[in-house]
Amino acid sequence: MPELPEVETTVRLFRDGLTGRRIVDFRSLWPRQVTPAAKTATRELRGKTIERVWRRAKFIVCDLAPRGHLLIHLRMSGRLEWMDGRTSAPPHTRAVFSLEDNRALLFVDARKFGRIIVSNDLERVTRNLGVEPLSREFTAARLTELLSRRARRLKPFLLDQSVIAGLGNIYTDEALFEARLHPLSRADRLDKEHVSALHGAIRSVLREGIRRHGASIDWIYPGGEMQDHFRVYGRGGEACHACNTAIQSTRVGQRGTSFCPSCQVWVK
DNA sequence: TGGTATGTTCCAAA
DNA sequence: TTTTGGAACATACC
Repeated sequence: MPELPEVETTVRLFRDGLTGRRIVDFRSLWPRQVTPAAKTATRELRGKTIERVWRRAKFIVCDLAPRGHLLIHLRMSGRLEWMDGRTSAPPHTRAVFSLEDNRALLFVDARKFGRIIVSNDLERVTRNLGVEPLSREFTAARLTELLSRRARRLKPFLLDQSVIAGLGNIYTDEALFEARLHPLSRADRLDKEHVSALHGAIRSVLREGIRRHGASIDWIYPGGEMQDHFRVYGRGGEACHACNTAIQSTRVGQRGTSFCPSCQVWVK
């Protein structure tokens, strides 16, 4: 369940239960997901108190006291779950954070792509991430500057976390439809109106995702209603809500891509 | 059985 | 140097 709105939803769901709690133990059941080595991570986490839970791009960030940070990236199939004395760990549980109140936070991840990072240098971990699309710094002027520097196609441009941090395959396709821009359009050829539309579309689509508690497109993530409001994602062959043309489904940069060939302008 | 999946990284080639 | 394509990571669903 992992793009900006799903991660933000997760943060909001778990923030109250985690803030102010002390970590008494950490165990990884698939150590390759943990940086540094699980043994070191356990030593670093034990006894630390979670002071604040927030989001940076698609990372869940826990500020630790007296020092350090715990970052969790859900990648393709990760999710968090609570476990108390009465429940047992579900299938695909990959890590257990035991808390002082006899509760445990579980990291569940069928595909094992997720990452758990413990670090005293947050800046080093997040240094390559681009602008937060819902922050005040992400203005149309800033987007213009980012776009003008590169001769890339819009779809891979928007998916690049070092440019704008948080969009994934779903919200990229949705934003491009909202902006009426074809995914193969050249980034550096957009005019002012295009950029303005794209800027507004990115923000509105992400906000809608958060408002609807994210999207649930398969068995992995139960919550969320965004999937009932997709305009193009996963709707290949179905009618465009705006013009009735069949939504086209193709591949761009190894990613499934859906768009309306009639509504979305191909800027070459 | 094979194709596909909300992500990221590394490498080779253009 | 920039951009793109392919493979890899690993598992489950249809």
